[in-house]
Amino acid sequence: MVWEFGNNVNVWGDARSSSSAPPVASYHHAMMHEIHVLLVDHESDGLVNTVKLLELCQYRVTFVELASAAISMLLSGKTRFDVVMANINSPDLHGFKLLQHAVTLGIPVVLMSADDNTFMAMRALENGAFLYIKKPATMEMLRCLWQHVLREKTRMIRERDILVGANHGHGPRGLDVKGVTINNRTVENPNDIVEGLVGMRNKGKAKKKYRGIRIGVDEDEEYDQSQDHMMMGGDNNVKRKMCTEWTLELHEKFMDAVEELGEGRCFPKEILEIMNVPGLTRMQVASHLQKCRNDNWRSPEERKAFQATQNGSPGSIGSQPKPRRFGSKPQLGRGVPSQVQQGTRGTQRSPETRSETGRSQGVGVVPVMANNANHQQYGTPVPDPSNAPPGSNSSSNTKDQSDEFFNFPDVDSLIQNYPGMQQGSGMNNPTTDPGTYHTNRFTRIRAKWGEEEEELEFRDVKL
DNA sequence: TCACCTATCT
DNA sequence: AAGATAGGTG
Repeated sequence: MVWEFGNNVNVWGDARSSSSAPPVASYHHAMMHEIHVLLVDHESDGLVNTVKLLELCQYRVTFVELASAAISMLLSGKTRFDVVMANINSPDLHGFKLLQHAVTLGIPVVLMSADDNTFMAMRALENGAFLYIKKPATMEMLRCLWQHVLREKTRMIRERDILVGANHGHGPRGLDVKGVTINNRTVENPNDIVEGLVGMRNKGKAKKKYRGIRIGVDEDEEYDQSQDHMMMGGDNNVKRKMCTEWTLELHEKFMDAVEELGEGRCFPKEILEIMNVPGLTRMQVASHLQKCRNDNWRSPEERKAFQATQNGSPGSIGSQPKPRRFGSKPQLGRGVPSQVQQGTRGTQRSPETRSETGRSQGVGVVPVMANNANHQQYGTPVPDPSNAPPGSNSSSNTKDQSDEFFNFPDVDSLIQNYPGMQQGSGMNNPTTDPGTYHTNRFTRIRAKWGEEEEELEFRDVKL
């Protein structure tokens, strides 16, 4: 049996409806209400009273009778708890097991018992409880429960910082809880445990990297955000920049993946898979891929060295985006260790391993207008059929191979002669721009034939 | 809906 | 300036 208390209480309600409510008090209430207490007790003695006191303190309370039930709730990860208050003498004898799980999850635990057992208290503290009390809990104790929650979280953050080390030069940032900076130190998501290569400042989206602390929590959304929410007192005026530092090491991993995939098959998702770096996201890989393709990325070491020598702005590095083919490889350019050269790696990933889920397009298909390089959005294609991902074989799209396509009079002259024909980009609006325009995956021709409009798609065209 | 891409933002 | 994000596209 699980009882929920205070779930639907809108702590802002009164304060907001009556304009006279002081904001400071409102914040206090909000802060308290964000703290979710898991109360575990099989003895009904004084239980109601404890619940009432907790509610008086504006905490959100969930109550279960047995420690085993509490463990299940914690491990399910469906609900976030900020603190556990448990009777150590649970009939299922799982009191210490509960303590263990809560500690692993980084949740502060108050253990209680009907009697004042010093030995038990010592064992509890040795096993990570922050308090052992004789029931019933007093108002004084409950009132300062939030401090223990906050302290525990701060401690976790400190440990995280030690793990991570320096903060990548982004400068110190304090945690602003409604204007209160805690300890004047960098506070970010306490669960932002960074593994290995990635120096992360996270947003609520990162996943696997939290496993060390968040056991049994599968998805991050609800959990992370609410956790943050509590820490921030529900305030979103805390500005945290989330950045992944692309260390040389990480970049090398990236480039290894790029090499493995080969020209025309470098897609963020694939690269991410091959890199296999916990916590790294596809978007981050995509962003880095863009930088590298444009030759706009330099390793931290190189940047530092440059700043040291040039004493100031490095000027313009890299190059402007230029036409390239879909899935193109970034350069193995400056600042990038070139021990990995093209073709030297044995493991070539089969094109068939590429995920086709939800992608019906001829990915990797070279956009081609025959003999007319100006019409190629992605530059000179690599006419290597073995490089072509699935779906790009010439028989994969019977529609495009229709008579209509092959009997089309003279595509080139059509383009050149049609007054509205112009080189466009993928951003052009295909519904309003007559002429040629180029999308990510293929080149289209849109022309007006009198009042009629025809659109042809050219796919799977080999040079 | 997902993934890719470019442009833009911070 | 690096890296995140927005928005268009298939």
